[in-house]
Amino acid sequence: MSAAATIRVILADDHPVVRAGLHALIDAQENMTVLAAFATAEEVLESELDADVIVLDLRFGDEQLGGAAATKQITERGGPPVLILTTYDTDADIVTAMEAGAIGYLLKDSPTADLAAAIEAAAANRPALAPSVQEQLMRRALAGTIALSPRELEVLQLVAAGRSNDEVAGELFVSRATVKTHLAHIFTKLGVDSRTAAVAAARKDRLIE
Amino acid sequence: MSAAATIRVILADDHPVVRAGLHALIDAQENMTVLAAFATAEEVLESELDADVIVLDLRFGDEQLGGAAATKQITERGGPPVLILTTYDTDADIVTAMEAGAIGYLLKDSPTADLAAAIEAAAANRPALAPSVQEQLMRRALAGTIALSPRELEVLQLVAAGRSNDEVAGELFVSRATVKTHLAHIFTKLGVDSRTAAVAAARKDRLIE
DNA sequence: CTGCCAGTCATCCTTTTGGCTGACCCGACC
DNA sequence: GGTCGGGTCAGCCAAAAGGATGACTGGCAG
Repeated sequence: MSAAATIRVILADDHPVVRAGLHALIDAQENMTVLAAFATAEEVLESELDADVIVLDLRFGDEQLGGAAATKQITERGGPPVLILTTYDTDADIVTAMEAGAIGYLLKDSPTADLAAAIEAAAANRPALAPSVQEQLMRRALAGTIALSPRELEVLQLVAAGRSNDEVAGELFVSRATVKTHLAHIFTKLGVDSRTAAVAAARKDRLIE
Repeated sequence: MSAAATIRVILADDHPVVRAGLHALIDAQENMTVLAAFATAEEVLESELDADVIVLDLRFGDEQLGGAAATKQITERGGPPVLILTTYDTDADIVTAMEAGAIGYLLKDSPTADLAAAIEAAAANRPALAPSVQEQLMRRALAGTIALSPRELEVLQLVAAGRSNDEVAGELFVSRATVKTHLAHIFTKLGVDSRTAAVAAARKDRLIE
């Protein structure tokens, strides 16, 4: 692979401070250059620039196209590898980013060196995960997959939003019996015995929020 | 006020990306210069530099001196005005920053112009609050202080941690009847009718977490 | 002094939740 | 074809939570 060539980067982040910081840090690298720095994911999709890697925030303002959705479109149209750079390391975020086809997942509090290394790796189509994210994936893989099923996660998120069993049932178009069954499974999986405890545990384990 | 003079800034943020971004943005301003950019609040306290304004993150890594504590020490020893720059706009964060004596409170997703204006204002010892923070203070002041009593907050935090009424009663050394009374008051104040909904509402209104 | 409010506690009653058990459908996997 | 797991549903019972009401204390403002 062309290790000596200059890596052309497109980045998008809705925080001006972060955008400027990334721009400055990448410019400071010998072998990298910033083609463009956008404030929204849409602009990345619209741009016809040919980059080696796209660095994308996961969460833009409400009503805005999310980083995951943008990643999906980029990879589907055969675009360059996408490196997600975000503040949060929740399970849900990581999973959605991975499912969307991101090659890497980095946290904004990463040291400069890690950032540069991750961009380099992503540009070469090699996975680049933040240490804490790797740790979390390991925990999930080793510690017997404390993962909830998609449906259970859906239920738990509504419960966390304060909905009652009946309300959850209505919103998911199932009977209250089903909701209770899901919750019972969630309880055993998380080792708790009440909805509030389940929400607290899931939040602690970064399964939701 | 010396409007024409160059404003000397010290900044501290544990995120390398944000640090670089602030540095770049401030350097781009005609009338500002960065004296130093630190990764911890301690370094700011130890530095003997004479700045016109200190831009400080509120939350540094665990085990680290927080921005609020640092602000308190700086103002107590008659240091320059402190402008807090952070990601979170929770009630608790804003209040602690204000109590510590910060002259301004800005969010990291502020546009560049707001950031520059805030630094200028803070350097001149004028308050500089982010629009969303102002809004929140207004809401609190006008909308009749939706604040819970200290005891109620204590109860709600335990509930949010997944405790049952009995467990809360045990941990607070009161009867379960008292816990239920507190919860009933919390429910009416927040306009909800279940513990999970109360937790969700409180989190949304930034009363807890 | 009086009233108000936070905090404490109790009792009674209704609703919600959680535990248990059993069942059906369907798609994936062996 | 059999099995297994996810998702769906039901009924029953016990426990927890929630609603309503009333009452006592101590501090603090008017």
